[in-house]
Amino acid sequence: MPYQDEGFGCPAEVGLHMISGKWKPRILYELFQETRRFGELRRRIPEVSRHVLTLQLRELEDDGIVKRTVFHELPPKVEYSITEFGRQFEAVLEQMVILGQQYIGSQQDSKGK
Amino acid sequence: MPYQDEGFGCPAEVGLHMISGKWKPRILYELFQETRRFGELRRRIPEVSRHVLTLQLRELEDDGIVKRTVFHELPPKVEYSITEFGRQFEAVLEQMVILGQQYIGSQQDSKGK
DNA sequence: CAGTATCCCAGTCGATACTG
DNA sequence: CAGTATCGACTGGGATACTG
Repeated sequence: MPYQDEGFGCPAEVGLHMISGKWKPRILYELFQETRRFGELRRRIPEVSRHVLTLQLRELEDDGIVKRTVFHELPPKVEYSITEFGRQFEAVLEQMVILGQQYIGSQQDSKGK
Repeated sequence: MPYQDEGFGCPAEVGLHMISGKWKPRILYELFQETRRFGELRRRIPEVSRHVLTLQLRELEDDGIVKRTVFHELPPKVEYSITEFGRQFEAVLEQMVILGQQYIGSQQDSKGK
């Protein structure tokens, strides 16, 4: 009887959807450590373009996972931090890292024969 | 220093990728309960087409999460079961359900004003 | 019963250029 | 510094029809 919310087939999808974005896990990894400025994120994740980084951050913000703080100074300064809600994703993502590494390990075993 | 495996920005993506598919959480929810035949899955998840169900099951199989057993009878019979590796995703997905429901709850609160 | 083969569309992501 | 605007490529998934 759960498993029927809006356009989603099951509630797990809702949670999954919030962190599904090519750079979201990587961004969250940074923000779990500490609050970062936009430019810092760019330097730490050089592979992502400004455009896409902005998009992913906006989605995370809209979903209540990340908080965006604008300082009206010159030059402009914007800080991104993890919210209390967002912090709850830390454990799941860590578990995902473990499962991902197990998978990678098993792939390499079967290759090395 | 982890965070640099193959085409993935971070190892969590590898784990995430394995269960990212529109119907995978829903399929896994079924298989966590017990082994199911293809037709059973179709009846229990009527929204997904045969085509896509097949695709998602194949991907889960390729990633070692699901085991496919073919019985060479007439009429044909195919059973899908969760592997030991796949079983490890149960806890994370349950956590995702909780987070998804929290999100849904908070959205409805802010709507109801 | 349990698939495969085709075709197509919508959403993501990347590259590039411009701006308060 | 931290964005926005625009365009184009790729891909995951849906609809439909056919098959061992």
